[in-house]
Amino acid sequence: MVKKRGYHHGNLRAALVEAALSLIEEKGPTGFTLSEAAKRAGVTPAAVYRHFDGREELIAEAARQGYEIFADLLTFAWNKGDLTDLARFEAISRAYLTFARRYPGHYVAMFESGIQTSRSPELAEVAARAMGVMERAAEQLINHIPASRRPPARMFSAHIWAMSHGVVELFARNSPGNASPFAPEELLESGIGVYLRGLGLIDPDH
Amino acid sequence: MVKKRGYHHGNLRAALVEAALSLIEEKGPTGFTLSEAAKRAGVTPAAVYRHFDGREELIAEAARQGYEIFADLLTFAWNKGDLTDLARFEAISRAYLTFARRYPGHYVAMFESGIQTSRSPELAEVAARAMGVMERAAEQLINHIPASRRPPARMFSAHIWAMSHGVVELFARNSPGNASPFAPEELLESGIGVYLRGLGLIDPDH
DNA sequence: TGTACATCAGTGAACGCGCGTTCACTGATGTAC
DNA sequence: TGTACATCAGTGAACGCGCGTTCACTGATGTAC
Repeated sequence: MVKKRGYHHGNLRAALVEAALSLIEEKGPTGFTLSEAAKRAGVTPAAVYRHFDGREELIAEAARQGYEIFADLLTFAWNKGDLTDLARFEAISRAYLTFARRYPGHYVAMFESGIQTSRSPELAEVAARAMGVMERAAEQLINHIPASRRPPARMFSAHIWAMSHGVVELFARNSPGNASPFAPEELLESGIGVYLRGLGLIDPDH
Repeated sequence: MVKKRGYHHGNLRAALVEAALSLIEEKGPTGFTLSEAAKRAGVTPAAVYRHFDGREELIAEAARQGYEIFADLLTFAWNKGDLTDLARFEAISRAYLTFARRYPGHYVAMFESGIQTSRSPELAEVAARAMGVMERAAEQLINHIPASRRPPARMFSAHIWAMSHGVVELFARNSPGNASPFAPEELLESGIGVYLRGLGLIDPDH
């Protein structure tokens, strides 16, 4: 279904998603309304129903696109250059924060809007794809640890995800932690560094 | 219906906060409305204005009480028994998750409702008190590390906070990560364990 | 003690507002012939 | 080619709803004497 320019609005569906994203970014998931998104796209609220079943589906589409971009960014970081497994893993961690910073509307739609990834097969699938990249990176890196003291790969990636998400939520926004004297990037990189040292993946003398 | 019959309702202020908390817990910060909270307390919406300036102030009070309980729980964990600094620190980490689990309404009001701790001096003060407990615990524990390779205490506590918050948000709720095969407690304890090992605070052979 | 009065927590009606959603319609665009 | 018609994206009015907030009021409780 390729949309052609010049038919009435031309590309309303995309314009609505964009308007929704900028609204979510500015006012949080609570501040988003279908009517306001329609207004920003220069269109009547009723027009939205030509492209989406309603308010929720518009947010879900924003989240879906977010997971897609997210998965692509992580994959790109993972495939980049001729690096060690460790360096590639660290590139992925950095990509996480980069994504949250560059696509704040998507990030909020994905993680703070209350939409469930299980609400549609497409959403579940693309979310699983993104998680899959992180888990594969974790699995590959973890093989450098002797099997006897190696944690499950999914646990490893859950730890990294939790710390990354925590840093984004607490220190990269107007949250209780925003008084911290450390930049989010610094915080995340050092935190993951300590963690990887704890697993024996980084030389303790570094 | 065992209602305290004091002066009219008797204890409306507390009843409103309780109603707000249960609403936030059930429907998220978005689902909370002043009218519905009043209804649950068995009272007209207008009655709310005898006790609060409006909707926002009611949420702020819920958050304030949350920080108070939070600070008390952390302090209690910190003062408990005759433990090593390490064991006390781990008790505090566990208390974090316990708080999030036992007081989900408070937790959401504090961290997901969008209220700023800077909105009132009382709120800022009690939030600072809670953070202070965590930072003091971090400072004390970190003194076991040789000064040359010791990270700043506030960075240390920020890392722990971020991982704790991340685990709560991603794995202790209906979030994208809820498909994880690990219990939040297990995830947090193991994650912090690895991290502390990375700092040399736990013997690597353990 | 009883009575008169003051206090003030909660009522009930009303408000203006923006929300999501519906519906019959319009008119620009695409297409068959 | 031009024309007639079908398609369908977006309009504009309307809806019922619940929201937060205001206001004059009521009537139970507290208190002074």
